[in-house]
Amino acid sequence: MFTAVPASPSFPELEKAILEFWREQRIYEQSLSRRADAPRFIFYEGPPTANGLPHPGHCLTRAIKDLFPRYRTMRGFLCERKAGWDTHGLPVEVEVCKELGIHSKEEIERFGVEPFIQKCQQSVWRYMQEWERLTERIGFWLQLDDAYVTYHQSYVESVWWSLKNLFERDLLYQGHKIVWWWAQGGTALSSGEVGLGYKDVADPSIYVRFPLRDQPGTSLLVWTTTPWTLPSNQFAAVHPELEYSVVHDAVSDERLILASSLVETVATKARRSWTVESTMRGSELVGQRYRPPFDYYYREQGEQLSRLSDGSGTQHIAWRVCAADFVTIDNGTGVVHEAPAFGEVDFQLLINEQARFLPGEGPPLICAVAADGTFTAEAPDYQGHWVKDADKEIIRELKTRGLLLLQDQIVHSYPFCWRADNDPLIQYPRRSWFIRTTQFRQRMLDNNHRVQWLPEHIRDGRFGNFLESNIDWALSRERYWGTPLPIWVCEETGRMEAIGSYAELLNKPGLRGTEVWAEAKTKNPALPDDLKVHKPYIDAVNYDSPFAGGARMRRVPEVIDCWYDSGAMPFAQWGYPHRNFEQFSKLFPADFISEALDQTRGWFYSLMAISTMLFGDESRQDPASEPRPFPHPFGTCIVLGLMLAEWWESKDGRQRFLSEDEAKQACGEGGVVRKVGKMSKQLRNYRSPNEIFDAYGADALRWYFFANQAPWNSILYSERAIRESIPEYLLRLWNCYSFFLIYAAIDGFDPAEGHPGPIEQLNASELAAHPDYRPVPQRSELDRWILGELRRTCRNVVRQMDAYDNYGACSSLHAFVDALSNWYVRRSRDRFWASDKSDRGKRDAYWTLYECLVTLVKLTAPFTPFLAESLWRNLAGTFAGRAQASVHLCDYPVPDNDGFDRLLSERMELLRSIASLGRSARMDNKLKVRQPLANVEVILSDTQHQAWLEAHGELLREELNVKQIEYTREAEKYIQYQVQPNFKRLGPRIGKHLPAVKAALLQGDPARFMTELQQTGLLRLEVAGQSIELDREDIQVRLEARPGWAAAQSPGCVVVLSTDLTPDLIREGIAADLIRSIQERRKELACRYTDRIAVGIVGATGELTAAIEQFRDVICQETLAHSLSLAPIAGVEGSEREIAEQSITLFVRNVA
RNA sequence: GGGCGCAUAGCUCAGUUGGUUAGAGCGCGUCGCUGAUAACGACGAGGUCUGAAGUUCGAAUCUUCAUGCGCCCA
Repeated sequence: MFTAVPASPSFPELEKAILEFWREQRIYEQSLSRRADAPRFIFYEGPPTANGLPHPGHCLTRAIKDLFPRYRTMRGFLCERKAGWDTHGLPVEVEVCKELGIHSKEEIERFGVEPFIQKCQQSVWRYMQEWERLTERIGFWLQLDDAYVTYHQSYVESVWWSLKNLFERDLLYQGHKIVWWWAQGGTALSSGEVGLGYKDVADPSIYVRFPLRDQPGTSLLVWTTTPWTLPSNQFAAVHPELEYSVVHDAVSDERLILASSLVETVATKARRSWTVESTMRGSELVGQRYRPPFDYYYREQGEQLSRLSDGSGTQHIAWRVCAADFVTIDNGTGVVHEAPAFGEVDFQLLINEQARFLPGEGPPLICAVAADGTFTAEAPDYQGHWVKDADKEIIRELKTRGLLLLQDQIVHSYPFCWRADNDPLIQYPRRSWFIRTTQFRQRMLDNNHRVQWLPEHIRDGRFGNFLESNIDWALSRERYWGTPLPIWVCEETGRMEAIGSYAELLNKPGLRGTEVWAEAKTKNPALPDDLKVHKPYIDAVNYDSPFAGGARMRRVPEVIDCWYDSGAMPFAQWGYPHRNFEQFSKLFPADFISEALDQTRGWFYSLMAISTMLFGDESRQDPASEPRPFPHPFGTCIVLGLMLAEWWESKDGRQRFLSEDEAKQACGEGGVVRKVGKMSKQLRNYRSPNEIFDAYGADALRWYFFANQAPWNSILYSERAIRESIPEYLLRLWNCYSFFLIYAAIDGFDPAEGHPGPIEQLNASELAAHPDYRPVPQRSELDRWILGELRRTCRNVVRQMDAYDNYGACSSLHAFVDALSNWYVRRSRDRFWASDKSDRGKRDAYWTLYECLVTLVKLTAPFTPFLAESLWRNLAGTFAGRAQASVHLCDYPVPDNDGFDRLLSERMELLRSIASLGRSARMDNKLKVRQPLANVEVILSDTQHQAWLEAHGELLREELNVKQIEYTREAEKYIQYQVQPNFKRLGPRIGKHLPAVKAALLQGDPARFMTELQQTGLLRLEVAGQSIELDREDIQVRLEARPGWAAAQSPGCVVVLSTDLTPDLIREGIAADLIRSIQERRKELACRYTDRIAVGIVGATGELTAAIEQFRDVICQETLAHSLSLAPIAGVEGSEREIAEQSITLFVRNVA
């Protein structure tokens, strides 16, 4: 038998019990072992960092990452889900620094790199428990106890292997990278950190003359806000497509060159009046040589000619005009001063210039500034001066030398160090290691082209564009807590080699330095062994150089970008190729990954770049990096939208609330403003996921995520909307279930009793073995219909989920629950309530509803795993061990094309719409549904289903509470027709004559059209001198009720009510009213469903008395009354009621 | 500044290859139903489909431009 359940359950409570059940029975493990030999569905977990608290956005990623693996497992695939943790990187160091109260690298070194990285290692697990709790609580089945961890030795060694592979293919090189540099702290800042420190400041804005070498008296006019970069000037840049002017200044008798569109602005600012002498395109200026403001480098290199790489001759290496697309006319002069050392695009310009010359002969990078932000001896006039302080001196010097046209100030936002907000950042070149990803640009594009991106536009849009504009990956970081770059340099020759594993290192000749780790471990045996491949221990390890006798090989100091770590996870999670060679081959590439949009240039890129370089090079023979067919390392990627917070503020913005009610209580109705925006830890504008779980449960949250929008749209983390998924879906499903249980208990329906078995999945063919289970074709229309809808839902959901369309699948499920609840159950109530337990129709109804429920539970299991499990355990539990213990061990319902009767589905839909119109007509005429009516007329524009409707009138009669339904053909009395063209059909055929046809049809006599059509099957129209023939399909007939009838209409159907009430009908209505009143009283008295009662009525007169007498049997039957008298019942409290405009006293006694 | 995306009812969102009364849920209002009841049904109000121009017999849908917002990158 089934267990009784409460009408309104606490979902959070129920979920906790399910979690317990899953843990105890190891359901996840069982779900895998069931599929041990099945084909794989491969999922990769993008590693989160456990050193920050999980927030609502992570709930979304974790929910989506659970949904598809769960679904595929039920569909018969083996889907293992190995967890992973991203543990390296600057954020970890920053956390530790905060804890220690220090900032700079200097302070870290003073504190000691060794204790520092030990602290980092401990810090990465700070919020591990919260993450594990969230993961479990939201129902994300993930193999947490076998997680990959990016700082583990085996992981680091995999990364080393891959870097060695790249190094040996000459894909790793050293170069310069322009970084945002905190000179005082001696460190580069990540873009995130730079973003934290923007301030509005006033900087100098100066216009400087760069005199042309070959045109005395003419200068380029250059604008800059960083005078201190002028000593390091190397080029001037113009936009090749822009127009430039040569202007003459009559006062100074000089000529200046600047962008034409800026002449007026600059002249006004400088209070000069200029006349334009000639104009030219920027491209015509390219190659002109000029004299830079400072000659520190120009002295030596100004006349240097070098050979061009295209063999076309020689050119001066610097101090000439170059073309650059990044030049704009938004401000300045359209001529840009280039000091490549101090800007990323400027540096790129230098790289491009270098490439124009033969290797080694191009312009070198010049930089007159030291890493501490002061000038070097190369600019002796300013040596030792802090660059920003030197601005004034430089401006003075320019003025003295007559190079300064105009000095001004500009207020703009400029980044400062977020840890020392008086220290401005500067852009500065640092030696850095790069990966030649640009060599693989086309391969990555090919690879990308094969990936199924959801949404699709990511492929050619955001991600594709990013690949198109690929630049070499700046890999190294001058930090402490990260995977050490495994390159050892010969101290004598500078030659290098890469090391692929710790063992390889240990085998090197003349090895020294491992004792540093050994001693640390002796001193503190608790140190994790993984630390030995980290700084500073690894730095101490050195060995004999193979390149120079007596020299040592020492490691470079850098660690690597932690994005490389995460992108290496497809192989590094297995320690490949040092370990698990087979495992990797089986589990590469992934079928499915998912993260949010912000990972496009993060994880998605690092995965694809590394995979393409290692496993996408068809010239490779190496068995460990054998080329694989694209796409890899992932086939499908769902790119999730960002999650936004919703909160309320008082009008003055001072008070902040997380719910509208709270806000209104505190500030009054009108004093509240709704806000939608980014989630912010500082604003605390969102509720913690735990509060949501406790209040509404994980299924409510999951359903909200899956069912409310396509996953790539940005999603609002709205408490109200999450709460609403309960009544919208969860509770409706629960209601169908609890309805079934109530009646099954009353009638003792138990599918397990007498079932001969075997039974495991509770699917139709297994249930059919029960002798009481009738073949579906023998059951009633309603049963056949809902089972048809069920089959259709299975088919749709499977089709949608195979296409990763969770949103569509949820709509299908929602529609089915609606059909089940609002039509099948409602229209079957009488059958369930029937007193004859062996009634065939009643038994069929049980079997039908039971089958619907168990199938629906399986369908919804990946979406709402807790609710599904709870229902399954009860519905299948009656088979006591014969059926699967968990719904998640079941097979997903198979699409069955035969079981769906399209015609029946269409007809039922029409019937439901007629019912709906009938109710609507009743409402308009204030005729309560309880009042029976004599008859309704139904007029259909399309009569093809009419015969069927006539034959199945019972449902409609009940639903509308009428005695008779008539389908009228000659309906002119009630309605008029409107004939319109079928636009979709006629459009392609008659094109621009359509408006004329439409007019002709609307103006003509619809009745005549209908007759003509019925007689000849065709309709002839004269339009624009042409004869046009229309058949039945070419037109649409609309119906309209004539005024004066109690009618409701849709375009194809009109329902007209008979409003005449006979005394019989009125008395029947009164009886129905009385029944409802007695039922209400039963409920107040807490009668059980089957309790018998005695009823007494006092105060009834006239029609009411007549109604009671006439319908005495019906009343007793419906209310389970064994007696009904017109007198009070002794010892029972009377209850005042209003029936048929009479006040009566109702006495009800439970006599069970 | 560049790239990508989004803009439809008070709110959250659907809207198939362009087809002529633009939908759903919630909220609001009115009414109903009442042994599934924290459920359910009906009706109503609420839309210049961000704006402009174009293509077309026909545009929420296609094109161009503009505006606003978001993300990423500068």
